[in-house]
Amino acid sequence: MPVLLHDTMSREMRPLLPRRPDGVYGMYCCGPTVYGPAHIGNFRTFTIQDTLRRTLEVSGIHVRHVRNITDVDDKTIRGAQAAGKSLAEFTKGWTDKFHHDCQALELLPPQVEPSAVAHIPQQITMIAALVARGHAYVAKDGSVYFKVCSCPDYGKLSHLDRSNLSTQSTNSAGEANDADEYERESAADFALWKSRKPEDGPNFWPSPWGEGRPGWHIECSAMSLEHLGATFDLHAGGVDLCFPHHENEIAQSECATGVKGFAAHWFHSAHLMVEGEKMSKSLGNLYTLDDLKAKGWSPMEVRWTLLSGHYRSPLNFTMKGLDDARSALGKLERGLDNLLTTAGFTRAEFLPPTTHETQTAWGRFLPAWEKLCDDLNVPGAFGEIFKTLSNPAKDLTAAREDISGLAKILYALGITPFAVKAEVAIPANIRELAEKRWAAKQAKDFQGADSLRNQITAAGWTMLDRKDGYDLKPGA
RNA sequence: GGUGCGGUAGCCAAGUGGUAAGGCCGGGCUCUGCAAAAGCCCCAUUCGUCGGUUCGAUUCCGACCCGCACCUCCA
Repeated sequence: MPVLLHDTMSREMRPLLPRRPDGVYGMYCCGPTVYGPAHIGNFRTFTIQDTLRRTLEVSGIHVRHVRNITDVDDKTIRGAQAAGKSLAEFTKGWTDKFHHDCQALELLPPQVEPSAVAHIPQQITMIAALVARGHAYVAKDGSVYFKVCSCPDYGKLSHLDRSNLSTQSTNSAGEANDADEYERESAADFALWKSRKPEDGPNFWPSPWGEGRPGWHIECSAMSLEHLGATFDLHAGGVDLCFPHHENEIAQSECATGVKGFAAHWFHSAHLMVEGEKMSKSLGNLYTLDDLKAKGWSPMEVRWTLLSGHYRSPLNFTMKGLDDARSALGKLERGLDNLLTTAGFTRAEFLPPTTHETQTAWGRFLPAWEKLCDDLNVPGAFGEIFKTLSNPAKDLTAAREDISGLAKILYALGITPFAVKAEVAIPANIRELAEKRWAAKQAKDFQGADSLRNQITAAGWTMLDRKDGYDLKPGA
């Protein structure tokens, strides 16, 4: 069953199938700018991209996933200087942090993770090609700009009106867009190479146009060409990148290589809201994974929450949503436990699928898989999973088929049940009260047991009795 | 103003030309010394508003209202 996905450029639902003869599906995702910790909005996009990649893999497609690291731009340079570190040292730290968070969120590592700094020669080569072909010009200060009017179909991705663009010299805030705007022939033109400025410090590279550094947009064009070729299957990013970043990438790449059809499919995911408001530093709602961990949420609960809405709709991220996710994950685990019992398996035997051959059983989870294949409908798939789980499997054989299907679905979603919960240290005094209460209960001293329960509750803990013992958890 | 997305129960959120998935919360019951957990059951005559097409529309068409995003910092 092919995976169907909405394409931004054609605005159509299209099947995702490898175009290359070797069957490899090339997927390029705009990665993070490593000047600080990524926030959950960034991770919504990366989690959705990861889910698409996993879904393609389960459908039997061999994916080559490329996600770049932007390690040179205004923010990284400024950050490095503020931290008193070299650019490389500064971005290495934040890249490591990003990888750590990705791992916690079960994001599969891309096959290739190119760095912009490591691809400066390729960027220079591409800029030189653009200059040679008349698509770029060198300004007096040694900066190089892309000549938007030289690209007749500029705007085809975002469907923007070109005449409107060329007259626009201020942004929505009414500010001039660039200090060097007078260097440009047209306000719509954008920088390919930025000439060296004093504030860049030691961060400049030689080029045929003098010392400087690459513009932001050219990075992705050069890296996708290097690792996927002049045309490839899918390009992904957040909606905000649609214009101008992706539009510029198309123009640069197609004009530099002379090959039309840069990316066959454009995949954009909607933004994340927090508690009903746009995320911003001033509102103080720019959560990182660490912020949420500190509030007691597990990365898996965060992943579930990030996936709980369709990728093309804005998602309102709330603490209530995390709470819902926790309950839902618990329900999933209980349902899976039932299935494993019927199948005669232990939890340890529930493993992610190592191969994703389409002929292996889906059991009753085929409808859930069909949802996922239909424009990556994750909420729909969640619904189907729970609907199926609410009915017991008929027998051992049926349960085993179900488990095969569910394992593949959960792999595609990147949901790992039975994750080890964070062990909360129980204070000795609480432990002591609990022991006393348990003893009192065994002795049928219910008055004493109730009194001890009250003390435990007052101390901020909850004692949960089982037949053969008890559990303690923080909170009322 | 331009472009795009969306308005479905208390909250989150799928979906369909034939009479509304699922999750959370809430309510009831069972179990339980109590409490919790768990299990079972219940929980939208209705899908922003108004028209149109139709035997039938939440689903198609039109208008309108409202919300959101992007329009050269942004996942």
